[in-house]
Amino acid sequence: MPELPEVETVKESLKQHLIGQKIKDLFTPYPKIIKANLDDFRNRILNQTFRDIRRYGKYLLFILDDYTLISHLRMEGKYYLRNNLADLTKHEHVIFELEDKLFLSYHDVRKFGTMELVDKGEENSHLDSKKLGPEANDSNLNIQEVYLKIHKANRPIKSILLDQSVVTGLGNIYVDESLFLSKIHPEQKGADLSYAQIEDIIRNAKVVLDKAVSLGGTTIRTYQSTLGVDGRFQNELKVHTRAGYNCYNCESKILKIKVGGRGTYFCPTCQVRFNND
DNA sequence: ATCTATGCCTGGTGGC
DNA sequence: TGCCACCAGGCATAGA
Repeated sequence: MPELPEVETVKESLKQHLIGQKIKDLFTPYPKIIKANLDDFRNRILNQTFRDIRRYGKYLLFILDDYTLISHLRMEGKYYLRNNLADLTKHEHVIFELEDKLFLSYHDVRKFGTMELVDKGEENSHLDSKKLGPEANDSNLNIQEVYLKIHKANRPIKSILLDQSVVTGLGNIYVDESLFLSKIHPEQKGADLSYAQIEDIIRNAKVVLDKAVSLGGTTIRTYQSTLGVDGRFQNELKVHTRAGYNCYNCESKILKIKVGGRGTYFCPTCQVRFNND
């Protein structure tokens, strides 16, 4: 599932091809991806040119002349560039016709992804309305603020880190990896954690995210970045997807449990739950 | 105010 | 082989 490193990878590869391209037409075989009135969306986006592509957390921001297209890939959304409409496959739901027989196509088997169009300059306030926290790999992240949010919460640290209003950019893969590096049990309550432990978790989250970005993200299950390029971080995973295999730090076998409804991998020896009563 | 449950979706998998 | 129940899960929303 695309998390911060995967979305960053998509952004960078799309930038190579889209900047300066004008949207000549729009096809929507499955319009529910677009979270607004379709006619209005279409009327506004036609003849707009891609000027820049940015990212905040897991959101992609396509900066056009007068609008910003905000795209979330959710579970398995991906963008393809095609040279022929005849090449389209079953799950391509929104297709932008560009110039020179080039098409930008949004592919999403589960149809969970979303697109919204806002006036240019409104993207920040639009994202503000989603109450997103700071990016988990932001070197200027205010640790004190994050500490206060985590320390007052009486839910598992795994659930807190998946909550994008605390920090944004982490998903199921990188939360598991960050907690392993921090030697914290995923079910440990936020309120149990000290300032130093939370600082350590945030530091490790940045280490994991930065390395994943540098390797083009993680390819497991169905994720591939644009143009069918695989990421390489899956070779670096310490716990995620490794249920039943030996921990790299000790002899224990990695376990898989459910935390807050999410499949969660951890080492029962390295990540011991502590009692803080 | 916090936290949990549900719905959105389809392909893959395992049981029979 | 075919059928079917179940699972994967980010986020918005409803409910406790």
